[in-house]
Amino acid sequence: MQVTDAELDVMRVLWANPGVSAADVHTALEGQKDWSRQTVKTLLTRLCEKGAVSAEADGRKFLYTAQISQDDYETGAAKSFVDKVFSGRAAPLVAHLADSRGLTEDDIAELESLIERLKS
Amino acid sequence: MQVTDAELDVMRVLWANPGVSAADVHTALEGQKDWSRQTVKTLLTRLCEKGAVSAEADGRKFLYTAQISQDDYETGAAKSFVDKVFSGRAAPLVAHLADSRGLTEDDIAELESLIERLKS
DNA sequence: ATCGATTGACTACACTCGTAGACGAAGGTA
DNA sequence: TACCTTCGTCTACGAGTGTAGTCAATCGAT
Repeated sequence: MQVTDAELDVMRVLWANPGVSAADVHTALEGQKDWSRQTVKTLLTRLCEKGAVSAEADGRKFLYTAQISQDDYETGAAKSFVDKVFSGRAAPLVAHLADSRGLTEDDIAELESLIERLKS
Repeated sequence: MQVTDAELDVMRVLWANPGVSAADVHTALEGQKDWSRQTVKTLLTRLCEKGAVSAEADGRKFLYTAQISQDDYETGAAKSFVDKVFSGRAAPLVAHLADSRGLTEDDIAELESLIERLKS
């Protein structure tokens, strides 16, 4: 049950605004994604088929809601990414992020307290 | 210039053994991937087309070598993953890994010393 | 010289993904 | 009532992916 890149953008809208119509999603993505109404609709339909989103009839339209929480999605994505690329080892991943200057001062501080917490 | 999942398995073999033939790659993946000889060959060809791998003629066969280092690949993959899913923020990613029990004692220790290093 | 094994080249095919058009029903408006 | 707008459904299409068959050349062994 893979959520693709384009679908992820739709999911983000649904996480931020549960129970919105296809048109709402389309509007929310304006300026960010130059997608037609149909493209958004197709992505929503596919997400429904995958079970990642549910649709509830509201008059003659549908209101869509994410069925997978952002948190669960992120956890799953992080896990499969680390499994795929780093054979499940997290430390090398962080090392790479550090190398590529992906870590700010704040990140480092955040990680530090996170590590503290993990040690207990 | 995307390296797909199946291609990544091939890359791993090439990173571990530079300058091997298609048959060698196929052998190396036995027991791990139930791929036909042709499948491996196709993946190698596609990787060559993408520039991720180079082929050097050796008699009537080719010896393949990765052109992208594992390190570079991992750095790039980590960066685009974090950008895609976590809007570039690394700390939440680590937090998720911790939550899903993806971190062993060793990982945590490793991260700790990594953080120490990063602070300076 | 012949024949089987090895290897590359070309081709294929179903499925996914990104993107979207066409068409029809329903609801509001003149 | 005759339209136009809105929204859903169905359909499509090219690129990419996973997986592999077929064919032909070559090389080593008989």
